[in-house]
Amino acid sequence: MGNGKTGRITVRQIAEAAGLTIGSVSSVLNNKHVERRISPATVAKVRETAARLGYMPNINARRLRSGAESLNSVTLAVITSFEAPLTLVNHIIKAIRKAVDNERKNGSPYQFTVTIDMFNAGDLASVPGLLSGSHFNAAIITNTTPKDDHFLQRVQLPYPVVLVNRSVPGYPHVCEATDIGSRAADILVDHGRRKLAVLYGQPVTQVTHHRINSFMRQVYSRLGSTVQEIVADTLTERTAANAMRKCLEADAHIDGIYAVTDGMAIGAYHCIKQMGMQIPANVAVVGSGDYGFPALFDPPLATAGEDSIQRAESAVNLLMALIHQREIATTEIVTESTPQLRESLTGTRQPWSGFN
Amino acid sequence: MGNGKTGRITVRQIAEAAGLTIGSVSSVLNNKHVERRISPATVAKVRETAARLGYMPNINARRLRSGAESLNSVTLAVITSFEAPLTLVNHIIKAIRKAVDNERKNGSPYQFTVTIDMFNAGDLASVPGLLSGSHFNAAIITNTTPKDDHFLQRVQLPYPVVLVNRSVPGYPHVCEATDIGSRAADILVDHGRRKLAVLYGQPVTQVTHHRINSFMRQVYSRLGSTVQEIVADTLTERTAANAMRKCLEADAHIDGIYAVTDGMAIGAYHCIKQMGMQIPANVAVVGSGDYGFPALFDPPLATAGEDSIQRAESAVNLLMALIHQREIATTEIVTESTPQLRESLTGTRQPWSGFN
DNA sequence: CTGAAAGCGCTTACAG
DNA sequence: CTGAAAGCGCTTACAG
Repeated sequence: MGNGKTGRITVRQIAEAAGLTIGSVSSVLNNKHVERRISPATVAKVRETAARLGYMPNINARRLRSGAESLNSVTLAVITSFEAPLTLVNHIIKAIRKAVDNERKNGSPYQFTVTIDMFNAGDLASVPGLLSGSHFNAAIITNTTPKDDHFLQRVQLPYPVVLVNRSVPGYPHVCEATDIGSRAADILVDHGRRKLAVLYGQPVTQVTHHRINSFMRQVYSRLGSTVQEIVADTLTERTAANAMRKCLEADAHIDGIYAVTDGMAIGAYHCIKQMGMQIPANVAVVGSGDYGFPALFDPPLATAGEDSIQRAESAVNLLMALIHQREIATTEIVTESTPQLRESLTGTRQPWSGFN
Repeated sequence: MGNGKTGRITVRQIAEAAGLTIGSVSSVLNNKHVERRISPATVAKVRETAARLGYMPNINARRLRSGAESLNSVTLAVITSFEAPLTLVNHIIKAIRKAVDNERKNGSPYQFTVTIDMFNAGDLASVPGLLSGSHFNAAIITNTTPKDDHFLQRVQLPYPVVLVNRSVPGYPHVCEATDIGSRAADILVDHGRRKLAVLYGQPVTQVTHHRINSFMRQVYSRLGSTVQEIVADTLTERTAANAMRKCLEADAHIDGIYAVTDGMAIGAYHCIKQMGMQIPANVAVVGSGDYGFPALFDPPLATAGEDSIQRAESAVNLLMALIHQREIATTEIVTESTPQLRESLTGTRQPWSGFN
């Protein structure tokens, strides 16, 4: 079986095996046998042969052939590293869905298809169709590692691309401010914390690098002291909790922590509570608000600023503008946000503040 | 501009507008102008014309033409309601990624593409290609409403499909046990709770219906008493918190709650704490463990059983088996799980129990 | 350096 | 009831 090249069965091979023409085969396969008045015997033979040979239609050929629909079709890819939490990706998918609904309401001629491509951290280059543009018409790329960023810088992608929370020369992008970390430092210091630590996981991405650095710089500038670095092996909550525990067991004097991602913050919360300490009485915790959902935390997590949802929407809007070749004020967007002083820092309960 | 049917520009139209052949246009558009030794003037003209006309390549045609790759390509769709939390979808996507990696390692000839299709609750029928099979080769469908389930029952989809947590005659599916709710009832009653409530959101899906019903039946069977129903307007955490508040303000005697989804449980936690009550001292909470991530909760959430990840993996494995026409023991899988007695029920702290 | 042509796999009029 | 043929948009040998 097979066509000699890949083993994939085609309608032509079914037709040959069944002693029919491809037109009849196709009609049966599309359940058009009634209107085409195909004989029951032929229908049965086609179905049996297709099943026996393990026929799987070529979607690209089908869509190409189905005229108008095919012409309208635009494929958007969301490309993310497999290791990263899917929270940000969820925001992007929801933002796409929203934008696509808008397009339809405004009479856009396009029919959008959304695909998800995940790559192993550092292996962005392996995403099918990335260089050739043969798999999608436009892409949002996020959660890349420095190696991936470097790869992007060397190549040029032949379709509209928007990076989220990554800045690479030549690519439109939507990023948070690079001094988010310094705001975390400010609010911790302003609330009387003096022995500060930063909790982050590996690998350190571009955005976490900025968070960490601006935090450390600002702490030094405000207090003249250095920051203890607590480094988790991976980006998971579990390793964050483990790293925290090791640190707190060795040095109980830390009174304020900046957890550079909300995943890290969950680990920190878990560990601090398990060790019988109080947030913020013993240790204040400030996060980055990247999950966009403070109600997950008890006490509600103070953040250096929350803009994940806004960032996702900006990125999608920018991509749509690029696709439609609309006038664009800037292709380098920085989302703004202000620190959220919640109970994990202030100790003051704010009723019903957990939902945004 | 346009081809007169949909307005979509093709290489042919670029060629006409630029006074060239489509071969030259295609070569430039694919950055093959160096090896094809196209003159710089032609390159510039093609690029200018393509940009001016707003050319967007037809991905289906591209993939079809790119021979071998196209032949191998299999498109998997994850189809979910827009309203549902994306947590379960995340598990499915991760499970697909895992399965696809395995396929590759085992020398599968297929190259998989994953698409996400979201529909408004009740409007599954509007998913492009759902009936014709023109958009994907196989699908996992989840988070459907009863209306969607009814629609599925009336039609027949011409490709392999696996439903997750929905049972519709004629479709392979992977579901949790239908008596999960009774286990929640058992552990609450076993821990001395007598005034029980169930918290759920709308719309009530097939699986939540079973959770609610088996909970209420079992409570009646164990205690002879009825269950107070707390109904949130939607499936969001916020409306869950609001519904909880209204209920607790009216009747402070409830001492045990079954939150049928983890989203509902987050809302319940938030409300209970905001009202100054203790979990479980005043109110015990039991969830369904559908987020698959108890570390999100403080105190750790007791559940009637956790199997979201396992369910996602079973569903993907079943779909892969259907695609490959492997021998299948059963197409109706029920995932098993046992209740997790955590602090939100027992009040007993179990160190480092939050991560699974 | 460029043009004319074949053909990817499929569906659908159309002719019998 | 069935067969032969056109053609979706694209890429890529091939001939000049």
